[in-house]
Amino acid sequence: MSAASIRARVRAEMTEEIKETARRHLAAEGANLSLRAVARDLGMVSSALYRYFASRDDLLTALIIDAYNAIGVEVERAAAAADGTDLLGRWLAICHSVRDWALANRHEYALIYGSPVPGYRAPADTIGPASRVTMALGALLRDGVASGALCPGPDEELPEPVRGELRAVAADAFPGVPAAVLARGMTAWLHLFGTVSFELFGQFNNVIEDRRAFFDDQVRRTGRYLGLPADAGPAS
Amino acid sequence: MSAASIRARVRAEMTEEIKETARRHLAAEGANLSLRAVARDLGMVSSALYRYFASRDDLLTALIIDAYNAIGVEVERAAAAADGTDLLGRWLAICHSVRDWALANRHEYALIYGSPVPGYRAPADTIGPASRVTMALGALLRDGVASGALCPGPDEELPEPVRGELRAVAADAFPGVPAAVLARGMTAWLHLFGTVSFELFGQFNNVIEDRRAFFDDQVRRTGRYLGLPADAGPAS
DNA sequence: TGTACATCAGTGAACGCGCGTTCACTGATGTAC
DNA sequence: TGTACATCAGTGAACGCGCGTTCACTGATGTAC
Repeated sequence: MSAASIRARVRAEMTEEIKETARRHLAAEGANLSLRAVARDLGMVSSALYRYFASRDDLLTALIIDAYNAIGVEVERAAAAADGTDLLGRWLAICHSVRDWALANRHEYALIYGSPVPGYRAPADTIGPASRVTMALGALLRDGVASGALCPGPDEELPEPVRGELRAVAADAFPGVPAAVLARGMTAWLHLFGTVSFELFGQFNNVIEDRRAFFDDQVRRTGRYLGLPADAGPAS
Repeated sequence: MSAASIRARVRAEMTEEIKETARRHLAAEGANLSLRAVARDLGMVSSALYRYFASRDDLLTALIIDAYNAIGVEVERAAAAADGTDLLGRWLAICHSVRDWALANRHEYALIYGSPVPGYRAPADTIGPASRVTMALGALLRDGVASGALCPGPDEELPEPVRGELRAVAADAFPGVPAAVLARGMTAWLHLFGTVSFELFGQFNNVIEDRRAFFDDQVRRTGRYLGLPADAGPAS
């Protein structure tokens, strides 16, 4: 290995170490991420971080992209591991993988799905990674439609502006999925993230205790609402 | 009016003025609310605020309570204004009032339904105001059950830990509502807030443009899922 | 293989700013006799 | 009705701390001949 590539590798490792420390700080302080505190933790002087990130916002952006990719990988893995013919099981696996990742990485979840960080504007690089979870859901809808399990209700159910927009979205990202099925999918998708967010953000405190069981029941409901066959799901 | 009560009234007005200024700052800076900036805006010295609020957290708490009450009032008004026999219409009215209030008061919405403010722990006084919206939904479920529109699926659908917990919740806050109906209601409720949060927090950017129409379609879906009669809803 | 030079990570001081909270104080407004 | 006193809103200085970012620098590591 050439000397140059050793240097590159050390640099990459240091970059990773900075991000890991920043993630830990995110957990302690929420999105009020402090460059100086991160540097302190690493035993460096704060200005040294500028060798790796041009600004605090750049570091935040890197964390956001990493978070989208991390949850994306998790969801893709869960979807791939599910029995190909058991669409409800796949839906449940996707949902639980979102929740599990969110619980294990609460502050990264808040970073990407919570209230926007004040003063921070996400650059375009975040769009790709952000769509991985959506794509996994899209594949499920596609397979459901292809297998005939998801029968599209008549398109007429959708009022016009919505139908047109959903058709455009489907054409972009979910080829072959009728607008009405996509609308149903978005209901399930919004419910999924609403539930995870409410659990994480404390809205279930003193109301729901067995949150995993509650969540499982809830997403089984939306799975049935979607039209996925209700039997043969794996035990919760 | 006695001199003392004049003083009390001036004090109440000043307190209100501080909160209003703080709300404006919330809009500009998110939850990073700065006492000094609020004082500056009011032409006061920062220490003067301590005559009105014992600390920054106290001011935040007051804003949170106000926000819960404000959205609660809005939802109660919308529910009361709806035709008593048109349950789907009432559901839609409730949903739109949540969304309208959230859009008009984005940062107060984020304060109560978004990621928790780092370092802030909500005191118990927030619980009462926080439940007003839930209560409006509970009343809808109760009326639906009483009118026979919401027929409870057999309780057996619910796995045990969930059924027990929902029964306890129903006994507390939704008397007469079977656990299975409550579970369905929570699906709709979680979807509602998930949808509003995603719209506000930017997840619909470049995806959905006519957001009101999309929202209306979505909550009509959950209204139908709840079992509310689909006809006679007011035009969107 | 050895030397001159370029690259680059990390330092340390500084700039200019922000913050929440405390404290002794002034002066106006209210209260009691 | 007038006067002595108490209450209370708001001041201004200070404490002790934090922050992001820039800049000239040192010294080690790598590169080219």
